[in-house]
Parts: sequence; C-alpha cells; structure tokens
Amino acid sequence: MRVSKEQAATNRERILTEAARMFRERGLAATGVDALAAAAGMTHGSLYSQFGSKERLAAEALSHAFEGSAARSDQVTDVAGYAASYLSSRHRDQPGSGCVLATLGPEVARQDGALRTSFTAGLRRMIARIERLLPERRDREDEALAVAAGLVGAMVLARAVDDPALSERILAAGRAAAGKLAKG
Amino acid sequence: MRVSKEQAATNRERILTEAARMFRERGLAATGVDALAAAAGMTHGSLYSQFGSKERLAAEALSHAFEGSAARSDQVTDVAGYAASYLSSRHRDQPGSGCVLATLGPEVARQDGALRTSFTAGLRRMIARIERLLPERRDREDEALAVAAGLVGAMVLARAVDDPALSERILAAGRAAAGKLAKG
DNA sequence: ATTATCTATAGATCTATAGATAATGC
DNA sequence: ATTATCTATAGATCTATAGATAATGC
Repeated sequence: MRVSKEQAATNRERILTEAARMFRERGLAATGVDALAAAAGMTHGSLYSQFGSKERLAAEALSHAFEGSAARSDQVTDVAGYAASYLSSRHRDQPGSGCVLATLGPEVARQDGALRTSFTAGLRRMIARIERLLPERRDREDEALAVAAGLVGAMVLARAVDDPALSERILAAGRAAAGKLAKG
Repeated sequence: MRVSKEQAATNRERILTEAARMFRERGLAATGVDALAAAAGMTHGSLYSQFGSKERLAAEALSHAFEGSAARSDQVTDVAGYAASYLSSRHRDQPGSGCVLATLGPEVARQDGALRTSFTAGLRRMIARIERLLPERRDREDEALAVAAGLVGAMVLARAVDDPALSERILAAGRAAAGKLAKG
C-alpha cells in the first residue's frame, strides 16, 4: 500500500539510518539487502524500487553517516579534544555510530563510483575540520592529513587486536601523537 | 587421487599464498571458498578436508601474509626508510601483496578467535620492528604504536579516495609525520 | 591402511526483477 | 494517475558435508 509523502520521507530517513549503522557494524559485503530491509521494517523489493541497487543505497547511507560524524565533530574546540573524542573507548566500542573512515575504508577502496566519491567527501570534511583546529602554518593541510591518518589508523588497530590492554595503549599513543603533531 | 607428501606440502603452500593474496585484494567476506579453490587449482571440497572451515583457512593465510611482510621490513635501516617503503605508491597499488593491517583491519575487527589472534601477532611484529628503529627513549614502544597507526591509517585513506592527487598527498604527509614522530 | 583430492549435493542466502496492490494527491 | 510498498520468484553463489577414488607410504 502506498503511504503519504511525509511518511515515505520518514521511511527513507529510517532506512538510511539503519543502513548506515548496519554497514558500519557488519561491513559492506557482509550486509545483505534482506537484512537491511528487515532492520528498516520493509521488504527488500521496496528498497530496490527506491534505490535501484545495493551500491546506490550504500553510497547514500555513507553520506548520511558522515553527516552525523560532522555534527559531532563540530563540538570540539582543539585538536586534543578531537583526538580524545575520536580515540575514546566509547567510539571504539560503538562502530555502528562511529567514523565511516575507520569501519569501511579498505572495503570502499575495493569499490568504485559513488561509494568512493561519498567516502572522499567525508574525508575532506574531516580534514577541513582538523585544519581549522590547527595553528596557522604553511603546511597546515598536510598536518591535518597526517593527524587524520593517525586517528583512523589507531582506531582500526585498536578495534582489531584481541588484547584489551594493547587496544587501550594504541588509543593512548594515538592521542599523544596527535597532540605532538598539532604542536609542530 | 592422492599425491606425495612433498606435493601436498607444495599444494598447501600454494593455497596459502593464493588465499593471502585474494583475501587482501577482495576482502574476507567477498572471497568465496570456491574462488580460493579455483585460484589454487583444486576443488573446494579439498580445501574443506585440509582446513575445516573458511575461517581457519583465512587465519592461516593471514599468518602466511605477515611472514612475507616481516621479511620485507627487515631490509630497512631507519624509520624514514620504513615509512618510505610502506607509504609508497607501489604498496598502495598492490594490496594483494601488501600489509594485512591496512587491507583487512576493519574486517578482522568483526571476527573473533584465530583470525584476531593472527592479526594481533602480525601487528606486534610490526611494532617491535619499528621500535628497534627508533632511538632509545622512555616511551619508545608508544612511539612505535603511534608510527604504526599513522602508516596504516595513511595507507587505508590513500587507497580509498578517488582523487589521485589527494592520495599522493596523504602518502607524503604520512611519511613526513612518521619522520617527525621518530625525531621526538 | 592412510589420506589428498574429487564429485555431487544440501540448504541457505544473495542481488535483482516483474507484476500486483492500495492509498495518496492531483 | 502516480507511486510506495509488497509478493513471488529467478538465477547465482555461498559454506559445508558425505562418500568415492586412487596413489602414497608403511
């Protein structure tokens, strides 16, 4: 049955929110369209009518996820604060609502088209944000790139290791390194 | 038909080499046992007889891949050399023979058991290697952790973006940051 | 006798499409 | 009339297992 435009917009929002969470939690390849539809409370046929393909749905879901991350990162006021928030145990333990760069980077690298474009746009936003937090300097954008890489890498490793103590040390070392790089 | 022990050992070596390459190129979830068997020139039934499950095969393949990376990293003599080699366009463009940390990190984080253990062992080796290249210092291991995170993060991002110029700048910024961190 | 390999198949799951349904919005 | 959603299904692919085969290695 058809629903109102308003309801359809709400549904679409819910689909993207759920998809953004599931893709980050399970990965792109491991998340089926059926599971996405079930999480959004609809049938997969409906998803295909709206998005055309899994890939297009994924590209929109990533953009949606980056919106949330950008909103959160606007609240910090310096690089140390950014690093403390990014490299927190909380972020590590909640990949479903966390940074797309750290959850889907290698998988996106194997895709092409919209997915990579969406990913690249999200990275540029993060870099611009970090850049504004750094002191004025000639190579400020390169510094921001390096800080971003350090944060993403530390999160990837902290999540993958099976030793909790090592994981914590990776997060702490990453925070310390971000502070050092920011000071120049 | 059964083959000689020697031949079986050669086959096993070939399976692991091919699996290590394919998993890094396509990802864990996106690589089917059938494709692995075909690449190794055998049937998937035979793989199950030898490894029991896809997961166990993957765990062995990762360990095998780390062996290769360790052998290569033993040839550098300082952190700058390590970073130059790790953050090269060559490494970026050849994920199939490159660092497992950067190709499979997020996917391993979603697994458990042998796969994570193998991954953690590989990371510890990389850290120990970097540590030996750093000058004597109190927090040398933490420095090594941060350098490793920066290298892995830069490679993940350089591979995922769809802008070649940005990709090159990420690699260069990562190399510069590794140098700065090494100097202290 | 052991065992590396193969054949055949089960059963689940995956992406995608065709066509029907039913309520909205002109 | 349009369209958001659903039903049903195609066709491919996935992981895994059972049992046969045939050559090695005792």
